[in-house]
Amino acid sequence: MSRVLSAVAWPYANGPRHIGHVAGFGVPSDVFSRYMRMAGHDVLMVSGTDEHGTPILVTADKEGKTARELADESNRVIVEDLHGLGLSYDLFTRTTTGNHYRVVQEMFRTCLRNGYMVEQTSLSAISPSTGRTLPDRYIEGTCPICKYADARGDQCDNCGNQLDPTDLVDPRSKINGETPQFVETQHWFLDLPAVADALGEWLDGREASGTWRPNVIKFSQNILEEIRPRAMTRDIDWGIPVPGWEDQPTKRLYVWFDAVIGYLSASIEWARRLGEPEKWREWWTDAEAESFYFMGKDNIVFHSQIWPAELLAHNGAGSRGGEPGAYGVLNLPTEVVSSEFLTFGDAQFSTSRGHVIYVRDMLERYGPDPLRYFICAAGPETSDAAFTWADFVTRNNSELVAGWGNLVNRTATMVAKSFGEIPAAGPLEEVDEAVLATVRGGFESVGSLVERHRLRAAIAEAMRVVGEVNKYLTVTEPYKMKDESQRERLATVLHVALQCVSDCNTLLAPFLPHAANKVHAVLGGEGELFPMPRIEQVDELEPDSGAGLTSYPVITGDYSATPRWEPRPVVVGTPIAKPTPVFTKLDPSVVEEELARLS
RNA sequence: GGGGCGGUAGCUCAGUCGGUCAGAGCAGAGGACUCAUAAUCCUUGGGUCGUGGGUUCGAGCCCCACCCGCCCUACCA
Repeated sequence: MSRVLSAVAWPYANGPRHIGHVAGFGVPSDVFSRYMRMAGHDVLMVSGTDEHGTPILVTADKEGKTARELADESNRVIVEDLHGLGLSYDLFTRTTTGNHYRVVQEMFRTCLRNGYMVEQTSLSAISPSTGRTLPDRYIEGTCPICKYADARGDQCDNCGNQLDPTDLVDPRSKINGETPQFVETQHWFLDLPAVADALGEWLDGREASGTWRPNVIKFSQNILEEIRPRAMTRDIDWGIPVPGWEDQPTKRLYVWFDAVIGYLSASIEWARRLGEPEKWREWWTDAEAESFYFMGKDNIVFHSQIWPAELLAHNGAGSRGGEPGAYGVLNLPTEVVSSEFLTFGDAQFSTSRGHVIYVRDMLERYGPDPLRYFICAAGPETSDAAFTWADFVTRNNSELVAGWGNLVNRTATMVAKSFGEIPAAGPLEEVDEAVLATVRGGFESVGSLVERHRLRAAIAEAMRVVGEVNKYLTVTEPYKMKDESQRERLATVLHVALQCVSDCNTLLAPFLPHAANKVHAVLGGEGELFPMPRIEQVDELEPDSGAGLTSYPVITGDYSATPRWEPRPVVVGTPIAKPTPVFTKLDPSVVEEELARLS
């Protein structure tokens, strides 16, 4: 039994999330967390919505809302979507809470005191009308090299040369077309070179563990070579105030400085709401505790460089030395688990072009588990993977429905017809022992794959076991045992089959928790065997410290009753009624319907 | 431009230390069966493992070059 922190990437609150997002961080982290709880670990799974930064301001302006309003709306939608998917967060909160503000400011002060925050002046683009920092991404102009008219501030798409926004001829804001001003501005920079050696050591150690995906560790080591100080403040009026710069309300902490601290602040908030305000330390300052960070590949740099750098600076563990702050020596990530991208057909998801599938729509039309199944079985685990509606329907119909759902259905139907309850088994034959051993073996084989974040292989292995049980029924032919003289053998086979179905259901529960509870009911069980998260409206803990929240929805849950990752004997005599199908077969026409929605 | 990943049967992909590694699932074909959401079970198909070199007794797996696709390139979350 060990402490496991599941640190799940924070969805950005500038609109609803599409299925590519939850394929990257959501489903993989939940499968892992559910499994680890079943395996007996003490899991703390935290996340929340990331609500600061320029894009929210831009979107809010465009939609005629305040940033606060947009963040509130997006937060609610995202909370509902993630809850609908059954993601079992201990706490899913947000970055505009007073608790988060205070933790971030404490982190900043400690990094500053330890000497890892250095003040520098740099030339940066400002939007004259708002006074806000204009990120390079939002600046366009004519390329000074090839004269391409729509070069970006960071690079010319036409000639490929790297640019600085100040190089552009006739620069203009992509947001409103105005000409940006380039002004000298002061900011706090995180002295990344001062922690570079410590980062390198940490990464080498992680590489030696052999657990990280090769591309993640390589990429992380590569970006270490060109490490430079990085600004942690911005000229912006939406964000966390900079300690010591209270007299400069237009300067705030950079969104990424605060967002990654969310893992810590959410853990603290969870402990406070639990009434045991120090309990978070068990996951953060105990050297034995492990932490797993889940995200899409675009976030690797923030989790393998920026966040560990902040932790090292806070711990006083860089070349400038220092003392840990009030939180003590905080653990660096055990593993950065990054997914690649889920593409939609042969192109990336694109909200602006309408080339997108929202989580909400998916849940409404098909429910959570078919999507969870698809993501686990065919998701972007180690390379980009394509979602197509045709593939989705095929996976659902031929694997979920025909493979697993049908096994549940045929077994329960036979038991209901012949006995009406779970029969006692007579003497076991070799074929019975064999199938039971196969299913028992699944706990080891599936479990070790999930532990290594190999969900595609894990769910395939679970489905292979399901296939073995289907084969068992074909071989033993219980449906032919109509004579009274075969009654005992019939009872034995159906008992064994039911036991296998029950255990397969346990094997599949981390992947398909909703279905697992339905199957549990089909097998005569009551209530929710596999605990599900709930949405709860909570009061802001520190209304005076944050961004004006008074109450907000969180995802939380009590997962203490999670069943163990092991076979669980079925109870003889449990009534079994004729079942209704657990999974729904999809008509192939949904492919056409869905494609038609896009246009 | 720099860095990374990938290019294996019609489709989606496995292939850890180089030597039963040429595989799985789906689709297709044939057969069996009928308890089940026309589900299930069995059999089957042969793809010069992107291209061209090289190392080796032996290479999808190592090296070099090239072609193609994708991602990242840091104040875009």
